[in-house]
Amino acid sequence: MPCTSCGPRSPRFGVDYNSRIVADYKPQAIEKKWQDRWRETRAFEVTEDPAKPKFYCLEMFAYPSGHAHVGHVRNYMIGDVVARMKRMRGYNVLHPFGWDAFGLPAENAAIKHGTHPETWTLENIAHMKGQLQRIGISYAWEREIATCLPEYYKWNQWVFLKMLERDLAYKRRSSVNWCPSCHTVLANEQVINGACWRCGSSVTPRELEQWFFRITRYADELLAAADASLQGWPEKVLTMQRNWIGRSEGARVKFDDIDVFTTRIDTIFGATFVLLAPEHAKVQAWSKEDPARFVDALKKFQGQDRTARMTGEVEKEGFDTGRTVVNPFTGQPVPVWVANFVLVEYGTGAVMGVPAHDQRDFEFARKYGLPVTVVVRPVDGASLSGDALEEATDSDGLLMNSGPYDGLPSSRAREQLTEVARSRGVGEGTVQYRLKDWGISRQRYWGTPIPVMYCDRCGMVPERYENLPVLLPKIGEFSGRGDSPLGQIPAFVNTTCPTCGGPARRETDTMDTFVDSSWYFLRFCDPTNTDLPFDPAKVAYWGPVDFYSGGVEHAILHLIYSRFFTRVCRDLGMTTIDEPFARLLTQGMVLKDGQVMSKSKGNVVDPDDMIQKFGADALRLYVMFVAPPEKEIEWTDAGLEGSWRFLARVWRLVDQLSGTIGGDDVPAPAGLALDDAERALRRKAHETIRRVTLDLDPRVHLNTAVSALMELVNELYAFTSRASGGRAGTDADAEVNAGTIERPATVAVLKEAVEALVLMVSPFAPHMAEELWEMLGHPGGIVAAGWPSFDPDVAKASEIIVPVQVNGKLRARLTASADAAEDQLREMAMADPHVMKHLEGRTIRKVVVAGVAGNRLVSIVVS
RNA sequence: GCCGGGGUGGCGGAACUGGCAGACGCUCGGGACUUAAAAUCCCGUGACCGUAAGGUCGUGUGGGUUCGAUUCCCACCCCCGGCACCA
Repeated sequence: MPCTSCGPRSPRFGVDYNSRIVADYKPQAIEKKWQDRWRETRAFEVTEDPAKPKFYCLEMFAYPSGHAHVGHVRNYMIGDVVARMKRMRGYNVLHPFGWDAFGLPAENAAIKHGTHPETWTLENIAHMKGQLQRIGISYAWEREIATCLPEYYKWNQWVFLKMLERDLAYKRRSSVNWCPSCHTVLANEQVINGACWRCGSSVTPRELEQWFFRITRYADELLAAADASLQGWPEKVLTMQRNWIGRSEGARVKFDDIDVFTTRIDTIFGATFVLLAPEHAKVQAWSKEDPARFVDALKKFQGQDRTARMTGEVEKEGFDTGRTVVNPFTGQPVPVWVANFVLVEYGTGAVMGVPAHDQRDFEFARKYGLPVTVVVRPVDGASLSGDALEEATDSDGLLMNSGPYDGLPSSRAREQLTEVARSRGVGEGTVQYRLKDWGISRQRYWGTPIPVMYCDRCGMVPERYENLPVLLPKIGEFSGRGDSPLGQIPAFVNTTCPTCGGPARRETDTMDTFVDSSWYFLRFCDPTNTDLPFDPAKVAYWGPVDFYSGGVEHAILHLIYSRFFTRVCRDLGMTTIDEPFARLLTQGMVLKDGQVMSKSKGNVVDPDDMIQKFGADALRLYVMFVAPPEKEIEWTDAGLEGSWRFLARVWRLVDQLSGTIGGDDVPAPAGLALDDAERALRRKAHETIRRVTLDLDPRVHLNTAVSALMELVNELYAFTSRASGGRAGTDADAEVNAGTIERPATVAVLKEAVEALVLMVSPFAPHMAEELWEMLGHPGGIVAAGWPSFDPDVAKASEIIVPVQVNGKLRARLTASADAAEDQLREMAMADPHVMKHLEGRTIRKVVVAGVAGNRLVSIVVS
């Protein structure tokens, strides 16, 4: 039967793939057709429309590394299902994409292959953009941004200057994490177990003048909001952020002129020594006065690998400084030691040693014979003797050996002792964070120039706003040697001071690329603005991002920086939102042969190869179906083929029925008299709409949504087979079978179910769905058709299966009316022969009819 | 050590608020169609006993609550992820 919209049917001919003959579902041609149409009609372009609810759907933008593999594109597929579904549900959907285009690999490629980082980057972008278009991701490409372009990084510089004005950006000399292989400084967030996050080299400390962003000013707020307003985030990510911010409440206490930080001031009567970090200022000073005692001992610690010291692999060691200080609570002098395990960068770089109640202090005291005093006893245990201690007891309890505070519970004691310390002027309550300010200086070329200069007369001078952007100069050669490539370009370095007109030298460091990605989602709201980073009104319309998805590896880097930047923008008066991402989904990786895909392992799956064989729709469907989006998946070709099979099944079904149900004169099934089979199919269709709708929104259970669609297709095959008195879907018989379906009610029910199916499949397999929708005689397209709705009454079953348990074991299944009364069910259960068998000779103790209408159960207890 | 998430067939995974465990798919097996194969369509596929009807066991382990537990509680084992001499 000819298709009503495209004329006579194309003859069936085989497409050879993997030496098989494919009947008539030919994804390649269809996909090309629709991708061209989407591009030509700018189908996914949007503008602010106050009349419609907005939905901002975003996937983490991509580093243009070259070729995207299936693991990379899974994320975009997930976002695309959400975006397409939301569009159909009537939302004004912003779904943009761009490129995190600055960064080290471009520079390394330039060094290795002699190309320019810009050339390398732009070529990669072009290729990857093509890949994404071939997958059919519905991006608003007019909004595409690349962070390496001056139109973008100008605004990094602009925000930097604003932050400078507000003392949120500052420069200081400090010991930083230096990666000897990448020739640059790393932020704390970029150091994993003492190694570079990118290349894995062991990081070494270095003293450098560095630019920092004062993220610590927002530590409290970032932490509080993680608890209060990020319900749409995975617990895993919130935990990681909480750990990273690392708030601990405690007190600073003066042991004479040494300030210690402690969270356990309740144990201060047991503080029998004080420990200083080797880098502590006091130790440095004493070392100068008394080299004999200090220098050799300190040298030993300096020689210890920083990585090993940080991970605790090095044995706890120390030495006596020969000095004593007075414990302000006991009034007793205690010795001051230097210890290699005390960190200068945390707290005050000095701690009180309480060996009875801290495992490290305990080990240290044992090793050097320092006294141990127990000052906390368990609430319900006998008091402990100091001599018999096998290990430190670090839990709370009741105070002992603590003078007037004996018997106080630890928590009360902490409050009281802190207050006493404050009133006596020997301490105060304080909060410490693990989070440190964000070091953003990088001694590399391919990044945003930091827009300041140094004038001999005026000192550090910010570049004027009207002179932005400070352009990144072109460099011809990349040697990879030298600390700061920009420093070797006199034309860049030498400039004029905007304040005094005298000679000045530009800052030659560039910004960490995480600056670029900390606000790009705001730029997408207004990507071509030449006056501001973005128009506040546009961000007010689109923000925050409603659905954000990306890899969990960004849980503390990008995702904490973005939260910080959003607050900075808020405090600059540019937006009113606090949190950038309302809902976060961290998608799982795609493994092949049990391992993460990587070029070096040779186990990458190129989406283009799969598209060539099975089409983009099958690829998308497979990746969505095989596991929940958060879980990692193991790639199998057989699974992809299964998804292809499902699409081909849908194709044949619609193709064969299009002549029967494609006409304009088919009535809606609502008012028609239906037979049992028709009613059952209609129920299945409505139930499927209900399930799929809820699985996609608000849940994002894409895999179970696909399962539900598969069930509906199975049901449709069984139905058409019965309705036509033969077998539908069989190639040879298809047209005949479809042609025999004539009963109007049957046609009406089929039309409703098949159309809903095509619409619901469309977020997963958009090309095929558009083609089928057109084939069914709807020239307006899927989005215009909208998401199908369901009638809860139709979705509800009229007859239900009621399981009957006897002593907890399933003994029978009753078929009953959905609204059967309890008594009725009880009687039916007792009358069932299988049940009666198990009741014989027993006494009935109890009969429970459980559940609500539509989901009942009878439970009988006998003895 | 602390924190978070998990443990369900041969495999990937379902199971909404305590109510039929194993949906859907993969794999494998059988049948229909075909001269034949492929494709397609249909059926079966947790283990054990049984010709069958049916029965017993079964969601990491051991207990508990309940008419009823993959789901709740207690104890433990294992796996994955994060943080980690942070005082």
